[in-house]
Amino acid sequence: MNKPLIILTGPTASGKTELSIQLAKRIDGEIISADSMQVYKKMDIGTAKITKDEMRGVPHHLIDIIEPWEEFNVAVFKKYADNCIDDILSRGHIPIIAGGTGFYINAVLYDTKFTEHPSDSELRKSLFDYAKTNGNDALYEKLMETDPDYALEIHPNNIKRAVRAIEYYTITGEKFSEHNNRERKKASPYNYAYFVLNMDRERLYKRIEERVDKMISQGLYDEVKELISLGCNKDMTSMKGLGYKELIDCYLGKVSFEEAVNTIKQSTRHFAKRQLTWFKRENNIIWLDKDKKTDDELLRYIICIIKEKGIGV
RNA sequence: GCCCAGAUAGCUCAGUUGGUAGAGCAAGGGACUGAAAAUCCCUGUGUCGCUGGUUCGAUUCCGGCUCUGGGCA
Repeated sequence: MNKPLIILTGPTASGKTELSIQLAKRIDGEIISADSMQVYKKMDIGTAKITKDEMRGVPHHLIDIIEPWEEFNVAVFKKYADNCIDDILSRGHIPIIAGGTGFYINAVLYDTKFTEHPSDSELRKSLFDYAKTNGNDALYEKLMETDPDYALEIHPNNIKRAVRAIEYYTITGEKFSEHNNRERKKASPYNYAYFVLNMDRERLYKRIEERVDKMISQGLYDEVKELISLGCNKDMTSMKGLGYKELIDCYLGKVSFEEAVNTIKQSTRHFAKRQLTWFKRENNIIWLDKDKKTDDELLRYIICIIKEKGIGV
């Protein structure tokens, strides 16, 4: 029998945190956060991190696990998450993945195998420089020579992907496209139910704007200034988070406070859209329509489905 | 009240020497396997303010009207 796993996600500001708590309480679950920003300590307001009180006794994992200046990525997440799942199951509880980073969810759900090789930052830098001085097309040509299959999959302007593919080949000797094809074919080792919250777009956007305003009134700018005083800067992955990068620009005098706030709202809307695109493409998604059902009704629906699937009964 | 400048895509504006129009942003769609809150791609029909006139033909020229700026009283 495959291991049970519940996934509860949705675009930012769709209300997944609250619903995940209710679900965990009902089925004796523990929550694994799949959120690329909530992993960082000291970043509470801007990531809408759940508070101790809000957890209401439900164990949460992979929140506040590293410092903002430390490196983090999918491969690290995957390793931690796997351990968490085993722990939770050994305690006789049900693992619930909650969080909006589809890429992370995918890695766990399909048990993506990441190589042990760490990334080569020097190689990356030299490849980026190469693109900068010779043009994106020149880098693309390089990729065409090492891995034409992958080159055809991406756009020549997507230098981040091109760099990664060349790096992968250089480090492992295997083509990136081969790795991807192998991993994509895999079926999930879990007996899972994958729920995605959604609601009317306009309503979602309104909630996003309200949430950004709330973050500002809660002191997001002070949080950002504190991070800056600790040495955080825009090159760090953590500081690429929504709300952080814009307010750093404001701090540096590049934009006004008002402009920064508007940009945060805007970028968050774009982000929500990208999240939805990701989920739409996923297989076996069970959509939860917040326009048509109350949280109580959704909860009953979720429980009905996981019983049907034999998860946690 | 008079003078001047505007009125074109959701917004800011460009343009048509008269043959019914196009950029940026917004918005929508998509990709994604070690930065993913990242990165990248695709998508532009709108009574060209209203109304007369000139013209084969007006959003474009002319008149009137309405509205919005700015100036003078």
